[in-house]
Amino acid sequence: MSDTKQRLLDGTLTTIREQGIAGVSARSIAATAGVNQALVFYHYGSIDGLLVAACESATSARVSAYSERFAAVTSLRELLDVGRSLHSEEQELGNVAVLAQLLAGSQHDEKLAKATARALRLWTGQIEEVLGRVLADSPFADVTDVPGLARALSAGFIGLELYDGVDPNGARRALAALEQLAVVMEVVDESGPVVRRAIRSTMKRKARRR
Amino acid sequence: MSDTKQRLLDGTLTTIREQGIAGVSARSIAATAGVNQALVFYHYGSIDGLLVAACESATSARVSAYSERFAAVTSLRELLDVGRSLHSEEQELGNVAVLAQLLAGSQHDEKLAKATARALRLWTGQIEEVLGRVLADSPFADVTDVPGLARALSAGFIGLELYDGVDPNGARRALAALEQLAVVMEVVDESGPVVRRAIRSTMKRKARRR
DNA sequence: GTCTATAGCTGGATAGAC
DNA sequence: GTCTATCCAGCTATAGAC
Repeated sequence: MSDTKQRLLDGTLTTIREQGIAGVSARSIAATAGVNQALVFYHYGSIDGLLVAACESATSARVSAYSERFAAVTSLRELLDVGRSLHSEEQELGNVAVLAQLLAGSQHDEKLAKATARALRLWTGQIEEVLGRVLADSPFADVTDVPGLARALSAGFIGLELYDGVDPNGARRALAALEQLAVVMEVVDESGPVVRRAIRSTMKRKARRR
Repeated sequence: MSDTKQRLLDGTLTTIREQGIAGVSARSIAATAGVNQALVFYHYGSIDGLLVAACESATSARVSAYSERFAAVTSLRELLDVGRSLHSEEQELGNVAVLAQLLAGSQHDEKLAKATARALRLWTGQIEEVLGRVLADSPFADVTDVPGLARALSAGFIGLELYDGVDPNGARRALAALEQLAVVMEVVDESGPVVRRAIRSTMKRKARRR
């Protein structure tokens, strides 16, 4: 990967972070990257092509940075801890913000949509693997669609990031509330046989009613 | 409210829906509204001013459309039902998509940020009121920050809407997984004294450990 | 691979006729 | 209040020199 191509990739992410998807243009990116504007088209064909490449490059690096930490998780409690630090680290780096902007842009850009879908699948794939392992013999195992939950978590983080941009206090509070709920899950997860049996039977009754 | 001003408001929402925040311009909106481009500036001063006004007008109408339905809710189960239909109706109308795009644009636009924050507060205010009522004497009452949860729900719906744009099947699955979790909450909520006491004491133990 | 230059278009915003 | 006309900035994309 030549220096210029890499600078363009980095410049793209910085520009998205600092100006949002609406502030993206060949000129704004090139200026951030310290590179001639025409080189966007020489190297990536179009703005869209550059966005697609940047989306790809940004995600794969970050996801693989977490693979070992995810692999070491053996309980819901540990998963919560890793999730917490993942969230704060990625938020700090502005990666969630970038993903949110790319996702907003993807709503009306087919090619970009495919790229962000791939990027999100990298994240959800990781989460899915851990969740499946951790919930394997919990009371949630029967009633939880693990891939679905992984996707909900990813979408939730992105929504929270956007919310954070207009109401930081509210977002902090929302996150805290979710953690409380997660603790409830943890409690059920670690519950003894009495609680377990009670919950299981109520779930069955509900399933019949539906 | 003059006809032209209203047409501009409607045109703005349609344009955001169909072209995203990056596709918004005085010309694109005016074309959609069937109105002269210069009138954007005559009536609203700037694009930003129009976006702010549109954000306001779109939300207040929709929120008040739900106030009676929310007021009638008396249980978590009923709240889930209303939430489900709210989500599908607003999604159908494209209102969530508009809010998501406005929120993405708000990340780098202070005035718009204030407007969307107000809009979201209208939603969360409603949800908060109902949640507080419904969870009042559930086992969740002690451990749940209701305003925080209301914000998390709003952010979650927005995240899901964006996710839906790039992976509709994944989004459907994510929503289903969340509903399953909600059912678990419902079960705990309706649980008998044994389960209740077990959960409460474990929660306390956890609280001490932290 | 990188640069300059430029064509051709779309953008926000305003002036001034009606 | 609404329209035309227009300024000028910024945009994508390409041609062609180096």
